[in-house]
Amino acid sequence: MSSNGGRAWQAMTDFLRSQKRHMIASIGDLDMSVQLAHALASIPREGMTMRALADELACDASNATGIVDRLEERGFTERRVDDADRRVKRVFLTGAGRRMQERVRSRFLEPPPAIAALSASDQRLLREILERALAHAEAERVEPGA
Amino acid sequence: MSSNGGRAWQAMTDFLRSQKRHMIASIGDLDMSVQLAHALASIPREGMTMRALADELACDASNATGIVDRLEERGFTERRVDDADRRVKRVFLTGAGRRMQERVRSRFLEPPPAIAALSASDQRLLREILERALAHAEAERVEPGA
DNA sequence: TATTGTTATACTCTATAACTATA
DNA sequence: TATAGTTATAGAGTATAACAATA
Repeated sequence: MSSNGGRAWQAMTDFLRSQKRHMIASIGDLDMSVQLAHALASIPREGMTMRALADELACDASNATGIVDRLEERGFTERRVDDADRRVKRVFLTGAGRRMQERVRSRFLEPPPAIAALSASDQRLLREILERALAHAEAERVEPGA
Repeated sequence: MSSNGGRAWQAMTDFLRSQKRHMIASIGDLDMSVQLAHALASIPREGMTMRALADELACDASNATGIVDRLEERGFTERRVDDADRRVKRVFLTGAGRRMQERVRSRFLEPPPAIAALSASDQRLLREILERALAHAEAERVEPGA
């Protein structure tokens, strides 16, 4: 028999795949792909370097270049060279970018019907357990060799 | 303040994104993309129509054509025209396809470290709650207008 | 007419390799 | 030499529209 952890993991990936339509529909009127919306949602108000964005999105640096190019085309971000290290470029949100980020983040908080249909205690437990799992994932990233 | 459901949903998508590297690594030696592996894992032993596969993957029929083309190139599937309705093609696993499907399915059951690090009761609860959510998602698909 | 599946086309997403500029 | 970022290139993944075959 499979472990609870393994089956929980499979159920999570299965569930996310079943919600593909919900995810696309939730931002459907914003003229953005899900990936672009996630990237936009990841950029902090203080800006971040291209390198940090690529790490955050777990993608190649050349991919991050293309993503930020598309955000820039839409007027949501701008790049500025770092004064201290002129190799580095930081990505900042424009005014339109900040407004779109707020809309995207609120859309990402809209739970699909299959989550809303869970009992109140299931919803609370699910949130608590997933936040613990997220904390473990975060800890791994900080100290990958521990 | 946001609802538990909304935060649970956001934690789930955040967690899945944090596990992108794990998902790619888990099937890294099988010479398949994650999407192709999921498609292969979805095909039952009795075969399924192209239309049913497109529905299962929540993608356009033309996309399903390309996916099955790539599975066929690798020798994992074959198409056969349905005798009863000659418009329909069913996709079947070959011997190699069945063997690869077993390998892929077992890889998908390997939980990432951040799940394995949860307590035994958290892992069990997570599995139980996600399976209930999956049941709700399944019910929606059967009766979308209820 | 409606449905199944494919083809033609185009755009996004993604990575590898080669390159520029800077450190 | 090493790092940050871009460009060139190529392939996978995706959808829309037009099409052929069949119902």
